[in-house]
Amino acid sequence: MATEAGKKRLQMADIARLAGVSVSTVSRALAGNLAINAETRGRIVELARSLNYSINIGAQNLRLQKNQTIAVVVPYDAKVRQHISDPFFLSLVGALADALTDRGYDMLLSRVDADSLDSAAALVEGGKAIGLVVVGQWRHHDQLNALAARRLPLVVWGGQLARQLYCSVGGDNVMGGLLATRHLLGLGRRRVLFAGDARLPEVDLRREGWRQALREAGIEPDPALELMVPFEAIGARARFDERMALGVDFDGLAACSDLMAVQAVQALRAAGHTVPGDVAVVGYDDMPIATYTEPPLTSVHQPVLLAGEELVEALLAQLRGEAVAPRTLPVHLVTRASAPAVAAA
Amino acid sequence: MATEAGKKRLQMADIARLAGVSVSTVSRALAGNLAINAETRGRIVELARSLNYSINIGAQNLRLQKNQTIAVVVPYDAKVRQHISDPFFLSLVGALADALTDRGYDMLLSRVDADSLDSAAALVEGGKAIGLVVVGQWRHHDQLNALAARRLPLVVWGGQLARQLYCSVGGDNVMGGLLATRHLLGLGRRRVLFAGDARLPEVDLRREGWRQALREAGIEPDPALELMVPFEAIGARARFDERMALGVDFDGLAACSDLMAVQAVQALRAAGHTVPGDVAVVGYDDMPIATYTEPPLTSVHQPVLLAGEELVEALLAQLRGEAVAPRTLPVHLVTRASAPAVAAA
DNA sequence: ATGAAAGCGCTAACAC
DNA sequence: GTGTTAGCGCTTTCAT
Repeated sequence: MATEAGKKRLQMADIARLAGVSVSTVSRALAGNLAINAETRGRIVELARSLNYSINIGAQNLRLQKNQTIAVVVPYDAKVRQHISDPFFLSLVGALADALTDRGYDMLLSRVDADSLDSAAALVEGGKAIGLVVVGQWRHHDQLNALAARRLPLVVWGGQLARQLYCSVGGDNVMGGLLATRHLLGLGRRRVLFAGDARLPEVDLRREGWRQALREAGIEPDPALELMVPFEAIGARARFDERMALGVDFDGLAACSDLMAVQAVQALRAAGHTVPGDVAVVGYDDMPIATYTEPPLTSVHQPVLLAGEELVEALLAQLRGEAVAPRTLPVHLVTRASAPAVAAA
Repeated sequence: MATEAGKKRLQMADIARLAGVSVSTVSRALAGNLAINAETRGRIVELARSLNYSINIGAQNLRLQKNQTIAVVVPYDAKVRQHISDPFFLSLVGALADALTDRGYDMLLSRVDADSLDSAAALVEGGKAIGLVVVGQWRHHDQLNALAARRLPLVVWGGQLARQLYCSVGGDNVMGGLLATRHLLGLGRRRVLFAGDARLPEVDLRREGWRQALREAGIEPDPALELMVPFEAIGARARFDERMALGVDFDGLAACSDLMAVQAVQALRAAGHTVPGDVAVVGYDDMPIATYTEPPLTSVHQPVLLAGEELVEALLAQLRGEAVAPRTLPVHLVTRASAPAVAAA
């Protein structure tokens, strides 16, 4: 258990001395440089291995002007630690770890205060990382634009907006809202509540989908059916309870996350309503949890693994100097009991 | 969206030239060295800020022999990507990110192939990180000992074992198994199935708790009631289905994760049994999901946030040269409908 | 109060 | 083939 500092770390000079050669020879041997005599090379490599020597990456990077570290930034609202609890973002971080590791990059994970998002820039400008993946655009469109204006290699998970200087990768939010609402309308529901915080671009786009679906069905969207619900569970439940207290004048509900949908179900039941009988509910993200709830949730599936890959690819392309357009990933609806495939008889 | 390389990054020499002073003055000014004339200092700092200059951390670290990066390693089984999906480990990673950020450390997140765990050592030996947090000990006790033998600053999330050279921090697994089983016995259940892969140390310890509880109640543990169930969902469900097919000769079930418990519930119902009527079920971890399932799960709560803090503190203590003993964190039982507080009448 | 110079651990011309 | 030398961008004696 003890781990005192002990003798200082081995370096190339030590290996060189022990092998009776110069540092440059060691450097070359370790790099597999063919100019070095195979015998010498083998001896050096073997020596280094047996001594458990490993090259100092910091020094190597400095010399080579190279760096294989990507910073993944989770904006963090000082009040609500939402990023840390929402399963979707946690999975996305996992997917990013996979995608980066697969490609031989290191991932620096950091939480940054959303209000000083540009402190993330220091990670790149200070040379810790060569590029930035921001997990969620939240309400920071302008700050993200500012980052992009500083010409940082940057990708953001989120929706595509007007006047956007940065590269975004996100699910097809309009389509998601559309699919959810269309499905509810197909079930014969006519008054569909949209739940989510529309100040967030992704939510705003989903609401746009909700509106489109309603208009397709000849229904004019009713602002009274837009409910501002936060992503975080406690707040969401409270918001739903308030709304239910005003009367349940809707028969369908489209939520912006699965957690939110679950809170809605519980609030509805607490108010004496049935799901999907009185109100059919659709969630968002289609996390594993959607399978386990009662009733299981119909939900808009977002491709998390693909998202990780696409974010990384977009960033790497920028690093290669390519221009990268924002990208929207397909979503689809997964039907379960909370809003079944066919209306109950 | 384009982000071509453009002009190379600003460095101290540039600031020095622009300010008409030497690099050393800039270095001192930026470090807030009081030896520098307040006026000059202010001017330099201001210039640097306005030019968006930030110091090259790599070079600084090299010179200062300093490093503030901790590597968090998620062992990864090439076949089953369990780490990436299990909510408990994802939350733990989140908690670690918080704890490290709070203390001013950077977190390098990497997935490493479980079979070559010691490749993680390269992260420290190569100077990328100064210490290692391994998320889960899995079946790698010996490899972890080998890492510790290399005198790497190292902390592992997991149980405390015999002949353990590394520092571990973990939940009280014996107590967890004990509480779960005792609760089931208190409900009048007599045949309690233990579900989990006992090759994993944590699971093995929980099973020990299961045995203890049974013996307390004067019941001899029946090996036929130990079921080898993997953590990953699909495999778990299959394993439960197989077992149910052999007959449900038990009235209580203690699972090693909430996901596992949910799979058990579904398998039981598919086989025509009720929960908690025929079989009362207890989960493990008490993740948010436990609240949302039907029935909500009684579960052994593990303190995730505290876990993150303790892991980090243990590692930092090692880095300060202190000897650090393994640590076991308290767990407690949270009672919900899957194994209610009182037996149904 | 400021500058010159050496060096952190490594690599890559350029010599021989 | 291998050694010598000059940096990568920074900090810090040691002078002045």
